[in-house]
Amino acid sequence: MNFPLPPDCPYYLISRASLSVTSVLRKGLVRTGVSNIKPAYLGVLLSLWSEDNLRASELGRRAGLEPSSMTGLLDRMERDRLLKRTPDPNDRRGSRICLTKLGIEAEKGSIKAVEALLDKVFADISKKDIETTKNVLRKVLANCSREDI
Amino acid sequence: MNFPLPPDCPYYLISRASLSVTSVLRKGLVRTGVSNIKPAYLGVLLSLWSEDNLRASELGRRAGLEPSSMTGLLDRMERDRLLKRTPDPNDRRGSRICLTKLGIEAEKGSIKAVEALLDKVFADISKKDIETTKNVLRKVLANCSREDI
DNA sequence: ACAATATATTACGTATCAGTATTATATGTA
DNA sequence: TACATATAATACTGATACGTAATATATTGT
Repeated sequence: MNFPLPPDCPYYLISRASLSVTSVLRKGLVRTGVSNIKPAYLGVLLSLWSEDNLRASELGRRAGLEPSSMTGLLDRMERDRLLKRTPDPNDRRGSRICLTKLGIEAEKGSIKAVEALLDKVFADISKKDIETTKNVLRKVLANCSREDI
Repeated sequence: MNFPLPPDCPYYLISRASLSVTSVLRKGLVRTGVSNIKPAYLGVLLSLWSEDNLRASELGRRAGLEPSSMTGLLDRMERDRLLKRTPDPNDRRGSRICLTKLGIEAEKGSIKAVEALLDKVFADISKKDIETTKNVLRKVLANCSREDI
């Protein structure tokens, strides 16, 4: 693969798309009045909405974040009153992450808002091309996880 | 679009792919001995290798970065001796960004290293699917830039 | 029971990028 | 020329996420 100038480079496109979509979500959530939910919170919230009371490390696995990244993220989410850490009686090494009432209620408004925003972000793109893109990105992630890279 | 759990969500895949590929590039460059070039530098370096002596704002446009993001980036690249700011005689508000000898020489090793790494990252993916993905991401970027989003 | 090992969490530093405000300089117009 | 507006660059702050290392607790093998 020859090394194309930025706008044709797949790495450039992936990084810019990530930043741009994040920016759209951040602004869109604020505009909808869901100002206490940042895009980075969504992975954790989605996991907790389907299953509460998980460990930080398990949440990190599901959201694709390193354990060391979880500390600050959970700090910010706890600061924003979306969840709280409670001691795990069975394993005193760690704690359990529980949604607060605010965190539970956040599901209603934010899912609709995020769905609407993602609809706009992926507007005028065929289902087939979106599926192809998802499969390519999954393969990229798998390639990046290979030992011999 | 219903809101899928992270591994099926296109936004999740885009953000994870961006972080993973960046990580592969960062580690790969260090492993190849190109330790003074960070992935974030590549957009600026690619522009300067094809045309030196640009303004910070013009470099930002070509690399897709906000002016405010350029300050810190150029600071780090100047600290790493890849470029230097020189006063613009025609416009004393700004400066011109010039590659140092080190920055010019960096082209040789790093382009080969990055090409090899991106080959691994996109291994076993058909040209056609990569083209589809690039077009989808271009459309996503265009959608994100719309006024009415 | 004790030592070795494994795991969970946190602390700290660094990199990256956006948003806002500020300052300095250019440029256009009355 | 004087003033208003536009532009370039930076400072500062905050958000996000990684890597390394330290610490605390569990688990396992002997």
